[in-house]
Amino acid sequence: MATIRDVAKLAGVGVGTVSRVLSGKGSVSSKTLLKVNHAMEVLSFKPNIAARSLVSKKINTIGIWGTETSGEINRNTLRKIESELKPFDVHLIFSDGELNSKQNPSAARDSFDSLINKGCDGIIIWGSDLPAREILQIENEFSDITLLNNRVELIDDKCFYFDHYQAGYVCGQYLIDKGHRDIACITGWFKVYDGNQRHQGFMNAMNDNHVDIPEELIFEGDYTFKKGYEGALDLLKQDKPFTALFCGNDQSAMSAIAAITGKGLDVPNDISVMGYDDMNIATYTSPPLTTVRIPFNRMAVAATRRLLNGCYDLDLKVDCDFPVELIERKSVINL
Amino acid sequence: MATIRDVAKLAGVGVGTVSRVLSGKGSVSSKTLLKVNHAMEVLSFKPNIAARSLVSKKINTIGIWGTETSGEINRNTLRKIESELKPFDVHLIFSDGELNSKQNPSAARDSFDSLINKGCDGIIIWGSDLPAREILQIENEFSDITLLNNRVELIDDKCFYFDHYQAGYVCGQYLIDKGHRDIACITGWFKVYDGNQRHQGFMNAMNDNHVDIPEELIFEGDYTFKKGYEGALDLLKQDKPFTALFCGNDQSAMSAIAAITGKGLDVPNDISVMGYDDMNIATYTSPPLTTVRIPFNRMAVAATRRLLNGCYDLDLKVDCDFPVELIERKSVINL
DNA sequence: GTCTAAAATGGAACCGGTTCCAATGATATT
DNA sequence: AATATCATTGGAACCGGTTCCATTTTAGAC
Repeated sequence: MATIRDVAKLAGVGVGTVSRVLSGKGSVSSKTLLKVNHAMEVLSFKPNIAARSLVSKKINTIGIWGTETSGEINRNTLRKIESELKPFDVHLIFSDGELNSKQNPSAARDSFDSLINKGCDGIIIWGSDLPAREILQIENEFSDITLLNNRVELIDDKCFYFDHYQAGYVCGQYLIDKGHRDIACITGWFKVYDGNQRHQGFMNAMNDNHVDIPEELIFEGDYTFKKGYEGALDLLKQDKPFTALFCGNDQSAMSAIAAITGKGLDVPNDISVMGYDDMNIATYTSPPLTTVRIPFNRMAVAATRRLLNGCYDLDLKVDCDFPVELIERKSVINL
Repeated sequence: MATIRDVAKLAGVGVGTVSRVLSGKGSVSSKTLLKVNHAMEVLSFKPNIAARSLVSKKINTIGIWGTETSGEINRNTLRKIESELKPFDVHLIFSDGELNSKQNPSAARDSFDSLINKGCDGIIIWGSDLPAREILQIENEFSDITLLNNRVELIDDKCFYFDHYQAGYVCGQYLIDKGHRDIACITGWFKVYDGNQRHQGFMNAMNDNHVDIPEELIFEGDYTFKKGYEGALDLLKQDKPFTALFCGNDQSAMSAIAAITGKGLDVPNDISVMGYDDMNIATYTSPPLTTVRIPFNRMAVAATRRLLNGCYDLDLKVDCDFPVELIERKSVINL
């Protein structure tokens, strides 16, 4: 591998000049520019990233951490984040919480520390798997973080979250507007910020419309296919008929539909089912899923830009408008 | 940030000694060890990755490239790869082909080069988006690569692929064993190694059993929900009734089922549908999907270990046994 | 107590960039 | 022609680790 000194020698200039050509900063005469570029070409010179990082104290890499880095929606969002980073030649590394964080908080912290040890310039923390206390501590000793889909007071400017309360409310109101009064739900994960919020929003919509949901018709899920399936079976076993089912996400809605159909009932004619997320597949389920679209991509872009601004002293525009959008398909009928 | 010299000074030793403690190589007396560890603790010393890389010529990062880094199955596999890397403190960076490679081959190559420029120690190329010629050239000037789910002669030892031909054959034979003779298919992407292979395997099973599939009942898909849906509608429009439908992957199978159901037909009673991949959701569709499980995780582990061995001079065991497994659920009936 | 081999240690040199300053050269001004 | 100003340039010093070698210390053998 050719070094900057090899280039300098071949071009008959000093290393400083080569460095100036490389960075485009400082002035270089057009004659020298030509010589240097030619020498770089001949030697097929590639600057050594490590040497550069050693001086600049930047490794041009940001990390992303959190259980929510799985699943289809999230994968799309990761891609979006990558494309935001690409113009600045910044790369993304993952450290995936999901495998361990739910069961094992110290492993979660370990996988987080592996990002810090790697020396990432900044970290996006996705979701609410780390307790606020710990996040604040991290923010303290390692300031360049942003939170995605989580909210921690005191560092609100670094948090990019969606109003899941309102979205939950919209879902509840929608089912009621459609004439449903006997309603069940398979919730998300209560321990998690957004699961909690959306359930509260939904329940408040019920309250405001004087609709009462009996305890037995609330099944605590965890967003997985498995729990959606089991949840639906459980709800059907209760002695409380219902005409609509609100699910914490599309995955559980889809598997709930499978369970309901498996029992010989029809969706939506016997039971309407509403999802939450709007995955790609939601258009192609049977029936196509009525759901709510969360602007994860917009949120992710905002979080990423905020982080880039912080890490690399940039001034990118950060758009913080995250509208809810209800997507009507065929899984909910008018009673 | 404390440096190794700060630690040395505080501990009253030379920098060489601190380095020896850090690496665990070379001999250090237990007394000195204690002093140094204490000093590192006090200063909360963290070695600078860039400085280390500058000397070692390793950045402890490997890249992964390819359109197939999307989707659910693949996300699981990525996770598996990460967990293989973690013990060696190696990180994974992505450069995602999908956004551009299908339409725009030069952008594909660009995103690949961004991995090389980053200075990855090695690269996993997933899928067959780059032409063999280009892969060979890359292998030549940047030797540490492995191929996942693709095969290129001349570097067969670096290729980890599955026998999609045989798996396709198994699928075909299975439908025939179940008594089906009027069979349609929505294929995968022919341009891609595995899509091609599996279709040929399937067709040869047909041939060997003297079953003829008319041209009109072969729809060329591309693995997406969209094409699965459209494909099923297209096949139903033809004037050729069929009792079974073989799909190139689970995604198209799922959306094909939605399309068939939408037309008032029943799966599996009117038409049996067979998938390929065994995604998580396949258990929870209605009906649950009969499909074939591809041992992507095993393949990925093998490819990763092979790469680690090459990059870091390790000697990990590479297991190259990739068995097919047919998963019988409810979407195919005995005629 | 002496000698020898092995263990332990300090520190200079190095990895390959960037930065900064002093020196040189070119152009404009009077 | 002399001087001021500014563009251009070379190269030493530096970033923070690792490596290697010369030197010192220790342990073991007699």
